[in-house]
Amino acid sequence: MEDKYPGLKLGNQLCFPLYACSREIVKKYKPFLDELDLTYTQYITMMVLWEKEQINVKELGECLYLDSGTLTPLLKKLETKGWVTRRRAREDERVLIVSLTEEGRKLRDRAAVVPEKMSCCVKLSPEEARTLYTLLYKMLGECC
Amino acid sequence: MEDKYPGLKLGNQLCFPLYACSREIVKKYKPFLDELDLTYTQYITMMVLWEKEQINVKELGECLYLDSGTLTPLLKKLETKGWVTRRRAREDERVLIVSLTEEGRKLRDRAAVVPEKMSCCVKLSPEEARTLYTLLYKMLGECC
DNA sequence: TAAAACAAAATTGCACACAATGAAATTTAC
DNA sequence: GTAAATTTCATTGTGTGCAATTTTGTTTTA
Repeated sequence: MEDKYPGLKLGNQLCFPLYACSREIVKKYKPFLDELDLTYTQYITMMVLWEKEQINVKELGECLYLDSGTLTPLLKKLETKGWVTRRRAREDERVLIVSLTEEGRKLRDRAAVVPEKMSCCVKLSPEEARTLYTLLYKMLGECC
Repeated sequence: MEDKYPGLKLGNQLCFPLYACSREIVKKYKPFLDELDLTYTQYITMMVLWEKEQINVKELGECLYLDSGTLTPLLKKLETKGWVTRRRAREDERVLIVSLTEEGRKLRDRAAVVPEKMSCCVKLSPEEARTLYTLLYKMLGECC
């Protein structure tokens, strides 16, 4: 009776610790990101822009595994804060190009401490972290 | 210039693939859970109840890493669907006890196929899956 | 070349998550 | 014995996520 459906036990799920862990880590980021007036999703969006300077919504969505339903309002907020600009591509008016502003670039310097601060809260060895990283990207690449 | 802050590159983050992977897998569940009229969060809640038959909100929140702000409306929905009942504990009126109904128990039989169906979409070897599972619980336990 | 097909964002609606606050019951400290 | 602190759940407000649809623009095709 107890184990009629072992696959339905929370402790036998791979997805559940993934889901819980993801949320717990994002929560850990909050105090550091609050200081920058960024949410986690806004943070990873800025991360893409710090690397690429400008990108369109479609490509950004592919980078972050997010769609326009999430990105459109988020990018408007980042625009309001003055960190990005949004404009249509001249050669194809359907495409919206998001660009980093000078203010957005400055934010990067302030954000530089976040990864260090976070690193002390991940208690895995460098090797374990690398293994985890590899397995996650394997799942992300092959299954999703 | 390019690598002024390597810690701020998306590709150097451990959190990002965790976050993306979690959402992608939950998305994979959707078609199967739709057939049961369950969301993913409702599904893991029912999973706890299928194991324990009854539990109070506080303990449920500890199991799932969720708080009452998420659970209260979710449990009301599960009650509306007829799968759980909600009542206060007589010995301590602050405590709300959630119990599985007969209908909720029946749902378990229909849900039994979900883990099988999902397993074909995780492309990790059993050993890799076990490693991932262990590392995730290590993070969840020690860091969060 | 006009209509149909396609593509990219935006919009809408629903369901979380979660911080912050509130309300009610219980426990603790004096 | 009661005021203060604590505990438990509910409520509120903000910000995602995402499916489905709409709008606008571009490309293809008959």
